[in-house]
Amino acid sequence: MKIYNTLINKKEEFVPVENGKVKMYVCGPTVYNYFHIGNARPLIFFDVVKNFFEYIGNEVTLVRNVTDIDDKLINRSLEEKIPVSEIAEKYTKAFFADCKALEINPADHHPRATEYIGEMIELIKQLEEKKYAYEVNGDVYFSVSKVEKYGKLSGKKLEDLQAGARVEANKQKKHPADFTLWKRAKPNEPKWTSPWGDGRPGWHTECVVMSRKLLGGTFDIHGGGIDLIFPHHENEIAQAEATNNKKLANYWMHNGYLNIEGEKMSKSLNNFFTARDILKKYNAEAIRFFFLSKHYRSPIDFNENIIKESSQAVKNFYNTIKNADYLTIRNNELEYSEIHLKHKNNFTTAMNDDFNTAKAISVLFDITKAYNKTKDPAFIHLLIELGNVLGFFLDLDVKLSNDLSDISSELIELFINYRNRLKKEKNWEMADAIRNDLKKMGIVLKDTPEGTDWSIEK
RNA sequence: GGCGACAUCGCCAAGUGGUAAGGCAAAGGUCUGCAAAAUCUUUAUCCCCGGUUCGAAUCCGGGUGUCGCCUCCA
Repeated sequence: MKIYNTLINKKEEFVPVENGKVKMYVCGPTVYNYFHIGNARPLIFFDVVKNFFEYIGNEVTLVRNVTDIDDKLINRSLEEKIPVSEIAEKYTKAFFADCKALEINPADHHPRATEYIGEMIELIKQLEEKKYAYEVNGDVYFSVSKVEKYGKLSGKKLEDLQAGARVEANKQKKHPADFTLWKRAKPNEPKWTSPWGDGRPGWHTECVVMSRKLLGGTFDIHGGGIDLIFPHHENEIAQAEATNNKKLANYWMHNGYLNIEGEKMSKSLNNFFTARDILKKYNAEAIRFFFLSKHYRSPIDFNENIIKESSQAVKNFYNTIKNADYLTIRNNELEYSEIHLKHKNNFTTAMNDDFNTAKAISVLFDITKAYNKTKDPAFIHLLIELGNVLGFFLDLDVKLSNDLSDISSELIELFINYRNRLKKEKNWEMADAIRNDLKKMGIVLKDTPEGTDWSIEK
């Protein structure tokens, strides 16, 4: 298995710290708003990473933190005029609800920053003792100049950072790139007591503390969006290595950005979409297909057209699964023969190469085609098995059953019976009218040699 | 100013030295009252110029274009 490691900017063979176990930490949401469609990318991608590691026989521990104290929450609290703790509660709930709607598996741990304040203070104290941190008027900063290789993840040099056009005008700092470890509380802001006075921890400290606590000194994979490389992950490394002289993580994986019709998503451009907005129009699998059809490190462009195409592609998988009558063949004992194993191997080979999900999906299409040609149900089993690894075709019991009350089902059957009589009388006009009207309600009829099938489509 | 990524059919996209996967869309055939589904068939020499090589979309150099990071951000 090869993984592209941001630390060395190339692919390398993945070797876990402990054989058969994979420990990963992915930076989760700051709960100050509903998360947007761009945030969905790392959620979906690392969901697949975890699935695949498990599929090939590893025990995986995934940590996805929740940042529930931060300037952004404080600002939001002022806007919505409710306490910070309620903002956090509201959007944490929304986060989990939206993840569920997107069919993203929960992580193994969802630590919240506010539950680890004590440990963060301990870490900052350690940094202070080792002279990596200094306090000015109740604020504590990390001194980046003390770190020999500061910038090794992002490939930045301190000189270059200083030469940058936009330098923070904070005269308290010894170096412009020094970052906040502890921030003094202003009146009415949430606060915790510390050796430096009342305040709150800086964002970069929480991930170090929580990953260390839940995953140990050096864990396998640290993931997140490409924009977190600098300064967030760089600063995590600086703190972690300053305190225990161990690598924080061996592999750093970063997903590319999502753009909206070629432009960065932002509220000012009025092209800001929350995941829940998109979910109103398109289903979770269409969104998942959209993301996974492109390599995770590349930037991806979101627009109405492309999500429709994804939606259609997923629908075509379901056509095959429905035609195969999956729910009745699912428990059949079937063995894979050479041809099935060849497809399976193509799939794992693609995934083993730095999670080439686009290629893996193409294997799913190959299998679909093979089924349609041969009607061999083992292909359907394989399709579902591999699809599940990518997070497709989950909860088929629900998705494949026509979820209506019995009476409604009977009514539809009634319409179908009348329509069949009209068809016998060759009254095509009326027969088509019934089909069209039902379609408008989302009920789709399909005439087959065995009779008329119907299904609910969104 | 510094650092980096990307440019493949109408759209999306895989491919990292051996002669262009796949999806969506489109067109035509089979099937069908029609439609849907399925199935068969058709559609590119890889931004430009130069170089390395027996051989390059793939490596090197130079252009052009798009985007990102350097500030909170997935």
